[in-house]
Formats: sequence, C-alpha cells, structure tokens
Amino acid sequence: MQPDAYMSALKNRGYRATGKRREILSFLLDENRYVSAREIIDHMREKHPTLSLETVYRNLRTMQTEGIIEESRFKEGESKYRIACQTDHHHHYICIRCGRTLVIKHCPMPDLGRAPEGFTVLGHRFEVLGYCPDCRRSEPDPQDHMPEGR
Amino acid sequence: MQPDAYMSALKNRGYRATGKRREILSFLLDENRYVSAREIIDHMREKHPTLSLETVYRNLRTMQTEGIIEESRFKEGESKYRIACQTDHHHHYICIRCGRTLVIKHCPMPDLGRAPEGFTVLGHRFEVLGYCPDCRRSEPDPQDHMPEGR
DNA sequence: TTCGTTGCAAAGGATTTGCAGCGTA
DNA sequence: TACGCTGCAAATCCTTTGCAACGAA
Repeated sequence: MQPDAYMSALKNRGYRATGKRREILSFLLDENRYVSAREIIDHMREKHPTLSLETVYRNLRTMQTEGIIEESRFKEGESKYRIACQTDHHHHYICIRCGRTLVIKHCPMPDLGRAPEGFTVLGHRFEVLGYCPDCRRSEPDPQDHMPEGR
Repeated sequence: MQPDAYMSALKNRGYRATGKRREILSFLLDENRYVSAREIIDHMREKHPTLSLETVYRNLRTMQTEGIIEESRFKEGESKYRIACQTDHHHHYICIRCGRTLVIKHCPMPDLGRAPEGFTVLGHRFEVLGYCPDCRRSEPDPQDHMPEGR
C-alpha cells in the first residue's frame, strides 16, 4: 500500500493531508520495521530540517488511533512503531536491536479454547524476541537486554 | 512460597534482609497480581509511613534482576510487577483494570517449529488482555484501553 | 567495621500540552 | 474562512541517581 492510500483514508476521517504527515508515513512504509520517535526524526532531519519531535509524536498517535500503525515496547524506555498489516492477522519475530520483524502466521488464540468463565477478552499480544541474522553478528549493544518476561 | 524463602535467596546473593524489602515482598505475595510501584507505596503507606517510592523502585529492580518478579506494561505509562512463578513456565490472562491474572498453561512456542534461519530467539511474550469477572461489571474506567497490539 | 539500603532532593528521559501562527480544504 | 497542524517552550509522568545517614552481618 502506498502513502497516498493512507492519506486518503485519513482525509476521510477528517484529518488533513500535510506534507510532514505524508513523509512520516512514507518513512514508516519504507522501513517496514519497528522504529522509535527518536529514530524517525533523526532519519528524517536531513530532508526535513524543520520537522519537530512533537509533530512526530502527534502523528504517531493519530495514526495509531486510526489503526494505521502498531506500537510495541520491547526496548526499555521508548516505544517503537511500525506500519500495521491491514489484511491478515499475524504476529512477529522481532529483533530487539534493530526492530526488524519476521511474520509468524500462527496465532495461539484458537489453541486456547474459550476464555475462563467471566473473563472478557479484549486483545492479545504474542511476540518472539531476539536478534535478526544481521544483528546477532554485530557487536553486542550494552543497551540490549530482554525486556519483561522471557 | 513465603517471604522468608525469598529473603534467604537474596541473602545468599549478597543482598541484605531489610524490613522494607521484606514488606514489599510480602505485599507482592499477598496481592498475587500485577501492581505498579505507585500502587505498592499507596497500599503500604499506612503500615509503613516512611517507605519511599525510590526504595520501592530500587527493590523492584533488584527482585527483577534476581528473577523473583516479572514486569509487564499492559497499562499505558507505568510498568506493573508481580511475583514470578518459579516452577512451571506459563502465560497469563491479564485484567487491564486491576492486574489480576489467570494462568494459561499452553505455551505457543512449541507450535512454531524452528525459528527463521539465522534468527536467535532470546525470549517471548504471550498475554491475553481483557477484564476479569469483577472488573467488567464495574464502571468503565476512561483510563482503560487496549495497549499496543490488539 | 563494612557495605548494602534508604530518604531526600534533583536529575533524566520519553511523551504530552498550551499557545500563537501556518497550511489545507 | 474554518479548523486541523506545527514549532516552541514548558509541563508531566515515570523512573533513576548522587549523597549522606542508617542498618544488617
């Protein structure tokens, strides 16, 4: 899907098609991995020197509200965001170093059977964390560590 | 398992058995659900007026390092912690309102087969989020919402 | 006595918000 | 023109840290 398609969708929802919004969207589409607000602005400052971090955050929030992107917090401190798949439900292998992902088609939910009596399921989260082929070969980053859970 | 058992374990690791540490541990054992640092100090201030939030955070970190507790971030903003099960690996249904949990014995990892070529698996995360029987009956809290993912 | 622990005050870091000017529809 | 969008500065919120006094071993 191209940036324009998303921009049209946003327009239909009452948002405006600004250049900066479009660029942020393009960047997310190009990267196709989890990136932080900081990474976004750092990578985009060359071509868009006037882009501010606030604008990045505001647009991320808008796009998240609209279901265009999804957030994860596999890295301590900051959230990371990526373009959400609009078609099929799936999960990810996620590289905790670079945010790259690999698709996991299998969803564990059907295997669970019904939820415990009285529990209302609103959502679920399944992620396999580790290093992608590229990152496991590079210097270990002291910043990297397993987040909550194992 | 009782607080004393954990305290002994900590002692063997070079930490000291202080009263406040023991009380925080007791509280976590009693609650047996995900609680935030803020909840811990709020609930404990009556009996321990001199307990500080910093001490709570420092102890949480220590206990997390030692594998005694586990962290999750299903609620926006703050982390929540609970006593970790020392025996069998499992996952949880988690109430996003009160942090209560129900055990999911099934782990999706064996169903995945081997990881993609070159990907080094370090850990995984599987949580089913929603409302527990008690919380779904109460006033909806505007603070509540599905975190990242669905 | 030694060294981990704690409270206080302050610092950090990520994210959000008030406001006035700008840009899209 | 109307109203969403943006940058700037400042504020929040959660969490961490420096330091000196305190407490466990």
